[in-house]
Amino acid sequence: MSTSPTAANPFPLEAAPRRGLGLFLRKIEHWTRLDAADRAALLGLSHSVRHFFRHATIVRERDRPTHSCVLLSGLTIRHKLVSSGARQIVGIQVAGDMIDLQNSMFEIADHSIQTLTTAEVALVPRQALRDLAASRPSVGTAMWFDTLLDASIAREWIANVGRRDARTRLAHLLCEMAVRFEMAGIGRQSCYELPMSQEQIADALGLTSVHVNRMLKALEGDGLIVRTRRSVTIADWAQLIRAGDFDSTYLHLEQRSPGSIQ
Amino acid sequence: MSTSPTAANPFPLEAAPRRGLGLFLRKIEHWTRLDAADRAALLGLSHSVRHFFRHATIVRERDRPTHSCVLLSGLTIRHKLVSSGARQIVGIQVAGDMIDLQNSMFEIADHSIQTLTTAEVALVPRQALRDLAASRPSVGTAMWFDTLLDASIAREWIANVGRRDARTRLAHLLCEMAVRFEMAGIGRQSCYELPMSQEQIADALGLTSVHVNRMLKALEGDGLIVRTRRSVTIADWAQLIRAGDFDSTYLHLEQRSPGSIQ
DNA sequence: CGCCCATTTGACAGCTTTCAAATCGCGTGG
DNA sequence: CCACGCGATTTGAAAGCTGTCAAATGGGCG
Repeated sequence: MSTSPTAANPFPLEAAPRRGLGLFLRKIEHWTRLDAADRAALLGLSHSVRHFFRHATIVRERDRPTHSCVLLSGLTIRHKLVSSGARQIVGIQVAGDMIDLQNSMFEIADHSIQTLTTAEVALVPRQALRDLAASRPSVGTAMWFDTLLDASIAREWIANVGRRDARTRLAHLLCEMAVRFEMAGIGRQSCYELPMSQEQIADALGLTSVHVNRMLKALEGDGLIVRTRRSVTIADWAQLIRAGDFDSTYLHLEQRSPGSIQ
Repeated sequence: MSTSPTAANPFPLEAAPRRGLGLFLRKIEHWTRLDAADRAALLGLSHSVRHFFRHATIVRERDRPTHSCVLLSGLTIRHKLVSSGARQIVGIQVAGDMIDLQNSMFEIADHSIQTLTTAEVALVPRQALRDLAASRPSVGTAMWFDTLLDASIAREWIANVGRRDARTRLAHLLCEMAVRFEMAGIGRQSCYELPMSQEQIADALGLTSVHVNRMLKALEGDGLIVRTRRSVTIADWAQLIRAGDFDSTYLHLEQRSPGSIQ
């Protein structure tokens, strides 16, 4: 994995995969500075690890969650249902992401969380997380940053669904997942497994599965990607980025500036 | 203003408008408990107040902001541009909201912020805010909650734009603004001023202004709202809520549970 | 009174959905 | 090893919601 941008790999990231909550630590240390005690407190957070099957529901809308979860491996989605019965996926989480901070801090879950693949999840009691934020403010700030990033991605999704046509939306999603997988240290950027059915992709993009199918074929026909089952190979990064109107600013890959956080 | 739900006013909130940063304090105390020292520290935050004209740009995408802002009065929007030149409004802020926490914590702004009306803004130096979060963890947690709410609203918008038809989207926005104005203590819920042109509403909903016009007329024709210039009177709350598939769970109006936060 | 911008209206085009039906992929069982 | 079954993917044709383009109308301000 290279550490400087190239045409083939415009969004490199140092490789430093870790186990357990360390994945989450690695992620938040990208923007915030933590000292040894902070790290120890985070890694020492009491938690239990639970395994979920594919398509399992981790949190259901309107639940009153008692734990916050960190995704250790696998892929999950957040989704909402609207009255017509249609479903909208409002976010995708990869290993190292907090998957229901959103829900666990408030009383009532405003969306559901499901696994796309088998997944390992670290369950942290709500109160333990809040206590940690209180006792180690730097960690609290770091988790806050994580929430800010989540919100930033959500805003980009609003723009994606609201103002881009189907082909562009799809290309944008493919770019985002490539970069996020790379950030999380899963798979290479130019070729990755996207364990989503076309119907799930459609639910993430506000389209129908039929149309997603057509657009996937269009992107493939234009030589931007190559598909074999559910693995995606990006054949032409520059073109796909252009096709997807993709600008990674919203992912805030920028390194923390020296001294930006105590 | 009543304090218990009624058919005409399903989302009451105790009235306690305050001046300056107190508005923000009032908002975040809805979910988190702050002690006197916390409050004093927040209210004592060094800041300057700046006035903006209508349609002024407060933060521009790709800026490197040096301050975080709290909106003291007026209305602002966040928006993004896509390559086709179209604009998507990804959020609306009312008095008491932090309007560019999102931008100011990261290095590079991922969206722009503009005023819809003349607006008063409290500018807080980035570092002061971070120092506050470090020295008063409860305040840090409270601001984190604010970000979580913002993210929750963004997710609802994704669902709104992605999976609801034009009429429903519009009704949903009208419901949301009614509740948020009421939460913020601005105007009554059943009748409020929405200082947005139909083009701006369109940009918020991922529609065209022409179609927004048609849908506004449809809602009015069906007797759900009455319009006079840009003020909206909700003639039939129950029906509008149904038409907009509106469920206020995502606004997390639930009061903090006793002892939920130290 | 007149200009300018926002709103309104109508006709038409187009992107996406809908509805089926056919095909494919793959795990299961014979 | 091959047949079967079931869900996912593909494909085609037609309908529909929303967008586009233009022109008319309306309202506020100088």
